[in-house]
Amino acid sequence: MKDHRPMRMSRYFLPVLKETPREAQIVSHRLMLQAGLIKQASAGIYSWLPMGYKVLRRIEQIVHEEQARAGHLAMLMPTMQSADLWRESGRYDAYGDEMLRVKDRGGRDMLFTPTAEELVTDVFRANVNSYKDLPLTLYQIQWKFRDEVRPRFGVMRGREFLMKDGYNFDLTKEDALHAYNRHLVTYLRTYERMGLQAIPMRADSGPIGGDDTHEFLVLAETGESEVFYDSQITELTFGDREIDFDDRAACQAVMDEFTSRYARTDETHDAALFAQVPEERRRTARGIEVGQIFYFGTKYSEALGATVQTRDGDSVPVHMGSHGIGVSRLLGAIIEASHDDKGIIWPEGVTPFHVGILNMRAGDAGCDAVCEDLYAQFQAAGLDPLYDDRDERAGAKFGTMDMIGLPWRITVGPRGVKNGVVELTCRRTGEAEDMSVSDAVAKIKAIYAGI
RNA sequence: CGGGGCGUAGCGCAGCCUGGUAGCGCAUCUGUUUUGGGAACAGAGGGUCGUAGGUUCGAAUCCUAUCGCCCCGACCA
Repeated sequence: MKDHRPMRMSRYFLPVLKETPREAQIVSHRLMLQAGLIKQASAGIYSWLPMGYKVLRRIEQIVHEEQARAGHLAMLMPTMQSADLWRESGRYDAYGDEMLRVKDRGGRDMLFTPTAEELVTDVFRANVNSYKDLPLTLYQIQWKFRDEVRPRFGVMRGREFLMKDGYNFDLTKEDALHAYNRHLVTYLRTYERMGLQAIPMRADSGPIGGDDTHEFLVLAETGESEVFYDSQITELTFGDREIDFDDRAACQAVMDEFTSRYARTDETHDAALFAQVPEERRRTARGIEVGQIFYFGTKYSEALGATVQTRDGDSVPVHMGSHGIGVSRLLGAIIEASHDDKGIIWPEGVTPFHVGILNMRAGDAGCDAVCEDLYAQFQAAGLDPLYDDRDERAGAKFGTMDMIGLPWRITVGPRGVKNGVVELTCRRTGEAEDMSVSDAVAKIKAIYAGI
């Protein structure tokens, strides 16, 4: 988080709303508006205000780090595409009104990217001709647009959304299924680092096409999908295990482990199969989809002529899959899964600031000095504090800090300063403890050392 | 895309039925007093009432059109 610098709230732009915005129906949307993370620009389209943008970048960073770990290569493709490639794949007419179509000044058909199979396949076919260049996985994190009939739930179902979309190119189906497994592993790690439990569930392939596909769902009461699962699945965690992404058996083992229990959405639910799960382990709940992986074989490589030469000199279409993570949607999902009646509770992995420093008496020489000291020490430790130095009432400051949901808060008041202590409070549990400045700094450093 | 609702100050709302030159709370600015869970008092600024037509002596209010946003459903990452 080297791009982050400590910040004084008096100089920050944090338009916290005291009243509930009228349009927000679900808790994550309401809290994102109230905490000053986003501002609606148009139906399903949002501006990301400084603190919301910070969380968005943090989520992107985690996605990038986990993709890099698996050897997947980041790139960036355009938001505006020519219709030509989509005519070549046959999807221009198939896609429907969700695709935003426009004409440029020359009358040429253009579209705002809803997904990039065609673009990435075009990059591939122009540059890769030999089996020796495989396997290859390219991905991007880019804004997409789908002209939803009825956008709602804030960033959970916007029209414009930030998405990680990755594409694997492999010589054989077996190779491509290894890529599929590899993605499952990276996704499990990614979500866990964000403080989420996302369960892979067998899914429908929809307009992308293909047979093998899993969706990743975060359990939340406000989820859009009804889900059915074996309670054993929620006991699985990825943890610190080291995975060699070139080890097919290891990746397959993770796939088997995380998909062997019954876990399906209402789209693919099979009541007869579900009935075989012991009754005490059957669960019905709601979930938010935060990612999906597909293997679709040669659908696009055949249509677009993405072929490679084999060792025998044959020309064969490559086996492909695509893999998505709803980056902007994840903010909503995280908040749905982590909040209380006072506001957001950010997991340490994605929090916009590591710790809040709350000066109870701005202007008091003793309090100011202790706050400045904390601020400097966190900065020196590479941590990113938010210092509430405003001349506000205590209640207003506590209210703001609770609303924006920083996981740790240090309260500095005249009473404590006199006794040489500050108060460290955990946002999630509300537990508070008085301790010296150096102990508070050490404790925060220790908490973030493992994240 | 079917059904419904709403556009009045930065935010949340009243006023509209029964036309008469716009109001409340919060927020903002000034001052004083306050100060460990969203302070009190005094004062101040801020709105061509979504837009365009029409009716009328006069329209936030009535009529027509149009744009935008929201909700339910169908659809979907």
